[in-house]
Amino acid sequence: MRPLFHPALDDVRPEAILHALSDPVRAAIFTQIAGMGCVQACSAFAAVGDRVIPKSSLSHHIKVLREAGLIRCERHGVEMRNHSRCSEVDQRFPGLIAAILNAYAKAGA
Amino acid sequence: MRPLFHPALDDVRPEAILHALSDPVRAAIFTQIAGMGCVQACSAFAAVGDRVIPKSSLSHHIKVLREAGLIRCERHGVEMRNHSRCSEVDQRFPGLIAAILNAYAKAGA
DNA sequence: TCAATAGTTCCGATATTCCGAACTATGGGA
DNA sequence: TCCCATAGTTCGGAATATCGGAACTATTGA
Repeated sequence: MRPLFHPALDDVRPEAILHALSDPVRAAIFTQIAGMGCVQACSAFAAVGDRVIPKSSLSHHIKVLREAGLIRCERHGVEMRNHSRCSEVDQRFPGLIAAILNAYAKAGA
Repeated sequence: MRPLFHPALDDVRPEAILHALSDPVRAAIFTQIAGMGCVQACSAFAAVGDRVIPKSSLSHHIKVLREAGLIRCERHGVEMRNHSRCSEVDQRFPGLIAAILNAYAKAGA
């Protein structure tokens, strides 16, 4: 299986990050990956709130987050493990992710 | 002419802000409205960088920014004046707009 | 009233998103 | 080794959103 594409930190674009997190479902997924601290398999997001997310849509959402540079995905056996790249991205765009996650938390995403 | 819709501060949604600013053209327009401090007519954005923006597209972009709660638009005579709502939005989502504009500035939007 | 300026609306072409169905990759038995 | 179950990806078509030219509306000044 070909390795998944992850942008280098210098290639991460603000518009990609904003686009990725402008979808409440993706924002919720990313909040969980970033906030839990621990690595999450995609199957952990089969539902967001009470909304069921089809596998194909979920796969697409994870891909958008990955290509935006927000998460890193590695296959471990049969499952994919998703790590946040928060600390990297925060170096390049200080405060950006925190402000976005705070905004969603306050608005009650 | 019917008055333009502006969301109340409490109705401003993070996803709308991120979506509005995930387009580099809109981000550039908003940077100019927010950063110049002074009010700008739409015609000030007939071009962004060296890219010409058609009037209809420009009108659409301004509408997206307005409906996201980022700007306030008022007709003054024959032209429309666009004010930023930065300070309001910053009360509701502290640091969000600053972090986004900093990110674009750093990436060289 | 007419012309000029500033924006808006309409609408067709293009691009994106969504999701079910089929497919691929990996690991664990028997 | 072969088969099955699990986890995720890809394909493809329907629904939706975006872009921009042309026509339209609103306002001011002559």
